[in-house]
Amino acid sequence: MPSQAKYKLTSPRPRRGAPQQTRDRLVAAAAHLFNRYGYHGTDSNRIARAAGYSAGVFYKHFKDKREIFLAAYETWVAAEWNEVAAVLSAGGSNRDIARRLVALSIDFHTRWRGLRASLRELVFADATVRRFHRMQRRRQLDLMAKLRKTRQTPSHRREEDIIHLFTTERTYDAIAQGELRELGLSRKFVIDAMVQNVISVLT
Amino acid sequence: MPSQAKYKLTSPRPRRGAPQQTRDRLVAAAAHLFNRYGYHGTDSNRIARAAGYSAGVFYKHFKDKREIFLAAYETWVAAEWNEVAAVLSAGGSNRDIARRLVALSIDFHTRWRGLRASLRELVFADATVRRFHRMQRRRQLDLMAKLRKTRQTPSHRREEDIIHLFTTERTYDAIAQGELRELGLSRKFVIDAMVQNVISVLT
Amino acid sequence: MPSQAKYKLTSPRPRRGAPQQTRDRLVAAAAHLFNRYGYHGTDSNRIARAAGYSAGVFYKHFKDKREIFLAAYETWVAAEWNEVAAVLSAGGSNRDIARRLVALSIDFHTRWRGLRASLRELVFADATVRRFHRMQRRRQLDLMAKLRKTRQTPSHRREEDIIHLFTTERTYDAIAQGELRELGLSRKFVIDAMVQNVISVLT
Amino acid sequence: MPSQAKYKLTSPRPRRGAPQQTRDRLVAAAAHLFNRYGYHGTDSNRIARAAGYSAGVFYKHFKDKREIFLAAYETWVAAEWNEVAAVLSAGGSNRDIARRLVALSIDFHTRWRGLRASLRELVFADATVRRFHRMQRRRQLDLMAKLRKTRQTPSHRREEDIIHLFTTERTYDAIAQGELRELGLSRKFVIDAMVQNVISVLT
DNA sequence: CATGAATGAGCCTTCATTCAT
DNA sequence: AATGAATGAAGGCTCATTCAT
Repeated sequence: MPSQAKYKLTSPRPRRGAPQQTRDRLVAAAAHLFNRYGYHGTDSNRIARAAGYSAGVFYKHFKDKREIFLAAYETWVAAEWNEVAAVLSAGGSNRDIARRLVALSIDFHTRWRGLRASLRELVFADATVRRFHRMQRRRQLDLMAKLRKTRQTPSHRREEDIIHLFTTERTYDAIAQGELRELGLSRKFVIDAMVQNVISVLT
Repeated sequence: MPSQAKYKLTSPRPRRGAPQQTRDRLVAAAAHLFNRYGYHGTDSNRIARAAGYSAGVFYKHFKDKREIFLAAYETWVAAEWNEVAAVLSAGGSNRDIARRLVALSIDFHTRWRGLRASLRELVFADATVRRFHRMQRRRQLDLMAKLRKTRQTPSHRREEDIIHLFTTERTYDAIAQGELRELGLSRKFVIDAMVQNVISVLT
Repeated sequence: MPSQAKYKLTSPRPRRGAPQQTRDRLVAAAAHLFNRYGYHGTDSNRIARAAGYSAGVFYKHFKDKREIFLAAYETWVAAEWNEVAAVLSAGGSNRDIARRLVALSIDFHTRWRGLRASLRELVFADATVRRFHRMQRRRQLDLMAKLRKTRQTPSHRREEDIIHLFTTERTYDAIAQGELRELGLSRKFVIDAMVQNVISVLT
Repeated sequence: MPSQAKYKLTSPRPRRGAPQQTRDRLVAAAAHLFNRYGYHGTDSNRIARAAGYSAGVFYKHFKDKREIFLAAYETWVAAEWNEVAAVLSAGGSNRDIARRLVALSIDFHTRWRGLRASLRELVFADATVRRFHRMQRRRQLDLMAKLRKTRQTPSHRREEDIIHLFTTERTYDAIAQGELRELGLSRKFVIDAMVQNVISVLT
């Protein structure tokens, strides 16, 4: 874990805004801290402080840390879905689309890497997170099935799709966490392989 | 996480044994508890108790909790290497070898799933764990390269190999954590795909 | 304490009423909640909400939580005095008067039992509450002395009177809190004894 | 509440004693603090500190503050029973016995007055405390019944006995809390009345 | 007059770790 | 080598109270 330098306020003391704004700021701060220190390395007081609030505000918006984790997770997932949809509807060659999708995913996995680093354990240890995660998976698989129908790709089994998801997801995580770099492997090569992988889903 | 039922002593209080035996018992107990409750859901006193010792003994054998995690990790990895080597040297058709390797890996990933569930976060948050993990990766890649040389498989780039590792590892984890079952997907189909995957490395 | 069911608004949000009305509503809500959850089990925000106001209004009318407790206490005491006076001036046989006084007291002690349950501790811990309580006692003793003069009852020492007060007060509390019922004792018998007790003061 | 002067260690840092001793020290410290600051004015960390320990030790012995309250209550009650039994078996004239019983009770009510000041609210708010309190009452009533049998006192109803208990208990509390003094009433007179009261139970 | 978001001190609780025995 | 009582920092969470609107 990076040395826990004293966090500082990120915004110039908001005070008395709309609740939604407060909540959003908290989620943003949480994502930031989760990404720096991990889920277990981040405490709720610190989240509130980093969002520019005092400790107590946290519990006005979230029952506990898990809840803000889920909120952050949800935010990330929703944003990713939107951007994926945008890329898909923007059109272009399959290769272009695939490239954009891969870039986008790596971007998201990087942006949320701390949260993702904690995700597996939480999915294991916490039934609610697990449920959310499974739901998310189902949506991914459904999207892929729908995509195939739309594009008249030769139909695949959901099992093949999930293997695709496993592969890309784990790879994006590794890239986001610097694993390739540390092993002296070519990021470009791996990304190209992922692009190829995605193309095969689109085709 | 399974509801935290009170753990019970696994052994009838083994006083003054050989240090190595004590250490082994502690590691075994730690592995057991990590797998049930995750790294953060397991406390060091509990590990000692579960191994049949008092709380203090823990720190006679391990500098801190992380160290026993690493010890457990190491144990697991060493055991897996041994068994992989055994399978490889036992011979048989590529398909047979691949099948055995996949079965073996799933077995290991299942046996250590709680520890694995915590692994990603620890790799992220803890430089020592990260170092150990990267070393492990290098060994895996090295083994694959060596395997190819031995078997005169067409040479691959390490990047291809790591994608293979990402794919199988993430898939085995999912199987171990029951993700396929919960999604109603065919375990057999996915396993066959992994076997195919491994065959392509062996060929 | 009854399980803390979510309180609900008692009135349909009375905006901008007369200050006195607001204050009265707050005191009524406080009494209600104190009686259900006790002083320490009731928070000031909740009082305001239960009265149909927002949290902030509370401190426009009361310096702190203790003050509303005292206000409720005062309300109760004033009401009880009035009714006692009414009973005394209504006349009737001593037995009738005594009966009505006992019934009335039990009624009050029941109506304010949550507040009374907290009273002793507050009298102990808070000098202002203590002062108010002592003043109250003095008035009770004065009333009894005056009563004796009016009725030409053989004069008693204040010490005897306070023992009478202790006895009845503690007994009414016990009745209000269900202690007799839980011990399988006859409420009627005890009440009759209290009536006898009161008669002896009146005679 | 008396102004919260910083508590200081009462004993010269015990460290590593027998658990029972630690527990006893904690209960003693709790009683001391409850008596000074009341139940709600005392926190578990402070209890541990006052007993000469660090904060964590508290939860090795008690689940929560209520539990140590009950333990203190139990200690007090047990001690009082013992001393009452000693007085009763020591013999002497009824008046002597009564005097000693009253002195003893006042002593106990004084020694535990902070705890007693909180008792009513806890009996109201906490089912476990209530249960303990009721059990205690039953034992008191049983003792009185037995006493009457032994001494061939004219048999009374339990209802009469409980009124006696209410009277004396409330009076002793008032004395312990200084209520008589503050009202300028004669302690001696009231105590004599209580002695008379007790004699009537013994006769 | 009323709102309700925000404050922040402080209590409760856990647990990795130490150390006297 | 083992014991297990004790430590104490760190977090979780609540709630009386304030204040900008």
